[in-house]
Amino acid sequence: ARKQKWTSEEEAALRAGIARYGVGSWRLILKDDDFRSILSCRSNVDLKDKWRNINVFFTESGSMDKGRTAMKKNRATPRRNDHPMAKSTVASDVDDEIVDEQPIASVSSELWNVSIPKKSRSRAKQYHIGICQELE
Amino acid sequence: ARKQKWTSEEEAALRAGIARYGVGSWRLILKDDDFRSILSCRSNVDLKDKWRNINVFFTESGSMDKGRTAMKKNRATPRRNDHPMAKSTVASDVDDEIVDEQPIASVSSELWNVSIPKKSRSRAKQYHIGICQELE
DNA sequence: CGTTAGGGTTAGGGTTCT
DNA sequence: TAGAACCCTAACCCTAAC
Repeated sequence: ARKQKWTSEEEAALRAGIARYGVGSWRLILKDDDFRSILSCRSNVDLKDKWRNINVFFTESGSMDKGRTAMKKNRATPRRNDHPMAKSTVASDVDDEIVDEQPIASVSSELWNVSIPKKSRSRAKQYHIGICQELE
Repeated sequence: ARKQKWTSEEEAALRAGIARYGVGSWRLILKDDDFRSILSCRSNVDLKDKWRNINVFFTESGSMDKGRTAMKKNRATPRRNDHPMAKSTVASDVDDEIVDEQPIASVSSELWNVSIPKKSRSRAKQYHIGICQELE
């Protein structure tokens, strides 16, 4: 079979990797020695896709359209925050509000303690000029 | 929105800017009064990237087999980029579709079609790190 | 120090398979 | 049918070189 189902070890590694590096740092997770071997069969895109599948929630809530002919994507409200579960290894819980999808930052385990590299986008990109003044 | 899709107005402005200043003068395009407002959300790097994406055509390797599954893939679908935002009153400076006039310079119309991509951007899986290697 | 060119990565829509 | 796994690629990031 070409569809390789995710094992629980792989999923655990993915969650741990996200705890360490944050959501979206798929490549970093793959490079980590603690996860590389477990996830050796997975690409960064696979990680992203799996995380998306894990976090399939709401998005439709009941009766959306149910059109039986078209496979059009509905313009459902795209939630992009929160993490339903993902508390497997987290000690302290952080307030999830709408803080984007930033990860569990405070992991107790020393093993999973790394400065979250993301969220530093505010660094003045010298080559970036557009401030997007009139965007809504 | 995290990934901000280019509107047709933005793309038209980019094309017009290239017609005026040439390929590679991204910063100049952004400074031009005719494009500055339309492209206010874009950086010079964004312009460069968009131009690269526009000019992605060959690079075809014919090996779209991948093993099994005969994908169909609707290529070259002339999609109408009618995005909710941007529309109407913005296109006073540039043409809405393919710009067909060259205000200055003697830029030939060939600019509108191709731009000689020096290096074919490999459509290979740049994102795949290792094909399930039994490391160790 | 600002910009550009080009390789690399991510986000999100689509498609296929179960 | 729905959902999981996988594909495609525009959009975005990193950074060496200019």
